[in-house]
Amino acid sequence: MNYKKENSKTRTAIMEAAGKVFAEEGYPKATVRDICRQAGANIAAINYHFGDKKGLYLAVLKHYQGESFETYPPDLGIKENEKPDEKLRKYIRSFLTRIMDEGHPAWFGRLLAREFTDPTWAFDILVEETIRPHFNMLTDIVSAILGKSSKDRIVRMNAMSVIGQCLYFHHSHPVISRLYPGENFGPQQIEEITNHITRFSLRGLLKEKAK
Amino acid sequence: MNYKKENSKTRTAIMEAAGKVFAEEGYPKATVRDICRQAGANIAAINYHFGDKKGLYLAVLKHYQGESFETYPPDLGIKENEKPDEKLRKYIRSFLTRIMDEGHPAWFGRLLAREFTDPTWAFDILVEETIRPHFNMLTDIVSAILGKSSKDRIVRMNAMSVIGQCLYFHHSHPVISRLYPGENFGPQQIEEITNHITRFSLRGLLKEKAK
Amino acid sequence: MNYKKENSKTRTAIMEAAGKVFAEEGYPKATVRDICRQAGANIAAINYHFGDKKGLYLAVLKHYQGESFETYPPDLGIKENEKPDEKLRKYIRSFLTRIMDEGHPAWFGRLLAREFTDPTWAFDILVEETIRPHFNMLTDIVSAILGKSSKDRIVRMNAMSVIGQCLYFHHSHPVISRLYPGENFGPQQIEEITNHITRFSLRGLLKEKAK
Amino acid sequence: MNYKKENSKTRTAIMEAAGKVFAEEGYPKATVRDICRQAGANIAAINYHFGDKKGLYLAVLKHYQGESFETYPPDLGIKENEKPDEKLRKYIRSFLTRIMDEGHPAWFGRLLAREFTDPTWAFDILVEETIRPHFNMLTDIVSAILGKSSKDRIVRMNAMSVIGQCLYFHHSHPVISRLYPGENFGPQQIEEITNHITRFSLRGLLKEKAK
DNA sequence: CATGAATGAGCCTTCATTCAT
DNA sequence: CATGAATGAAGGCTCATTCAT
Repeated sequence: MNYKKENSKTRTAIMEAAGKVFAEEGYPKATVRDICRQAGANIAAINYHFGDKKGLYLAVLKHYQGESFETYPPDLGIKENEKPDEKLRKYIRSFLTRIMDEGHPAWFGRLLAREFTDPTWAFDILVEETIRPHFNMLTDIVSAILGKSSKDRIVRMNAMSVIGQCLYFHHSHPVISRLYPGENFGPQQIEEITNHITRFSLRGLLKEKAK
Repeated sequence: MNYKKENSKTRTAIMEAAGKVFAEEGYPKATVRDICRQAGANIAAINYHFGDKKGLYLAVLKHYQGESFETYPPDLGIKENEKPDEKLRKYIRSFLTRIMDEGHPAWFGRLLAREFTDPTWAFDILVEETIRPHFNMLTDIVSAILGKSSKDRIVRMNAMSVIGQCLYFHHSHPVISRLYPGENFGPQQIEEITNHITRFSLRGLLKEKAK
Repeated sequence: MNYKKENSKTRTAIMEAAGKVFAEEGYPKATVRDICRQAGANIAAINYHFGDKKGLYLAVLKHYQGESFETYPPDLGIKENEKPDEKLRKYIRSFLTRIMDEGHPAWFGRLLAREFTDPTWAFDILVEETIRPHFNMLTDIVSAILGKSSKDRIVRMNAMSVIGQCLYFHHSHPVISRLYPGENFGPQQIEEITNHITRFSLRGLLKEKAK
Repeated sequence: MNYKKENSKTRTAIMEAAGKVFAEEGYPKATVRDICRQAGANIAAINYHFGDKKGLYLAVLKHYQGESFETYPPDLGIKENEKPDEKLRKYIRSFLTRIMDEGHPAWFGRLLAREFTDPTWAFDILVEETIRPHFNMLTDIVSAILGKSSKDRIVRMNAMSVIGQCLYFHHSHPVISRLYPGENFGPQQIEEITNHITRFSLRGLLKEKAK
């Protein structure tokens, strides 16, 4: 199923619109009509370029997966001989940026977050091609800090504690804006949140090691 | 528009079925047909008893909100003069149980978790009537541990770090089962996870206090 | 999949319209929109009463299969102790009437004829429930005339020669009306055609026997 | 609207593919996309070479009509001074071969057979240019056997009895394979079927004459 | 209280066709 | 001659909702 060249104006417009709509509405609620309207394209274009709604979703995933990876590399600035502590900080910052940044293609984070609570048929692909490599990178860092094998169950749980915090600062957006109308953990606060999570986690991890 | 006839067998059956379906599928994906079929009721009964799908969702929320509160009180076993550390442990266990327990009415936790990433029009109600009191209770505990005012920004962030971990161990279910097919952080491991999160968080919190 | 009671006005109207349209256009070309319009019903009614287009086709088949059987019994007037020759004549008349009669539910014949050249998924059902019993009845008659077992290959071929003629006088309608504009082998000529086919076939059969 | 560029590779490929697809699926169900894909051609090529789907069908008909005539001449081997009986046998064999043979361009027979039960707008053309000459040839033979004018109504009916048998052995393929799974009146049995129909028909015809 | 029946809006998809290059 | 791109119409289906009894 090789759906045509990729140098079409309509095709690009559809993918961009689709990305936003999928992230905002979720795959099931998103409608191809809406996407095409926003892209200024005819409905049938979706069949021509992507086969069907599924194909479009897949194309969006594949494309922005890569782009997201390039824009926010999980090892951004991480040097091989760097201290694990600093590695962790950089990882967290990269992760937070990826999921909280606005603009293009930041909605990829939202889309991914949604797949966690409401997995679609595409979830397996996401796990293999995006989530697994990122998670492995984190477990390696945690493994170095704890001084235990990255296959150790305890390493996984600590890694999850780190990721859980990061994701929550994204997820909690709607609830925070209601609980504390003045407060704002928006994209601008990324640096602050990075510091908090890093400190919070390093203590938990180090102590665990010491135990 | 006051649908108060609460002494109907059909009504009860519908609410029970609706709870399960809404939690499993989410509000948008859930269909009234499915709910009625599972409840053994006629479709029109929803109109009669609840007005429409929205009314049904609201009724389910209002009803099980209270029931969930009773079944999993956030202060379960917490005594006034207990140490903050122990309070935190109990809070975490209660929280985890509420969102990971199976059976009735545990799906309320799942429903709530879903509203975090995919808020519907009912989210405001949930925030005010369920989330806020729970969150306040946690900030009080954290406030005591850190020795800072519960209105302090730093307290909020630490509280979020705690909740974030809890929620993630629930959300990550689908991804964990794919990343590590043998592994299982399911409902049965609640005690183990409680211990992990409590230890991890206490260290972070204590050190923060010491700083 | 028990689709509701059968005492609905709309349901009846749809089935009647569907029968005509399916026979005229064939299953693939027939549209549910067209059927509903002719029946004065809403499109969604088809989902309510029959599930989908397939279910409707099946319902039409099942219903009119029986009705056709009752209106045109293949053994109409055939008595047990009658001569095979006379049995054959009556069978042929019944067969011709069934597929050439106009009005309700004569289009069932057209529908059946269409399935021969363009079988749909429903063909297996038709073969088992309608075609096989009719064909068996004919092979029994032919078997008696030829004095051979009804399982004999030669019996089958002769039976097919009889049926082939009958069906063709129906199929050839469009071609006849073009080749010989004045001519007409329409429903009114059923008796004449019955006589022709019966005589033509009896000779072929008897001689075969004598051989 | 005269599309005469017949010296194109694409054009030839499309016509060949179209023939197969039209015969297999029928005109309405066949899609130009499918045809073009099988021909390895671009969709727009159909517009260029044939105007539209209708024009393509027409072109296919016109072209293979002639080719079919050459490959399976209805008077194959028939000599002028031959006995009518032998003429009939040869005609039947030729007819059967044309509609039951596999390979190229045998599907023209299938296409023709389909037009009988499901005439399209092209049926008039087929009647005039293909069916009429064939049918006239048969009525001449029958006329000779019966010793009556070929304009006689009785001649026509007998001719139809012959053709009806032939067509049915083709049409009945799907039903036979279901009624008698082991049995097979397929293309390989052409000779056997020829003999059967010829004998069966000659008896009917001769007796008719004698009457 | 409850139900069978009916409805209109909207969904995804597919088709033949045409445009611009 | 040929092609990639785009289009409008239509098809089957599903949904929440409402009516009449």
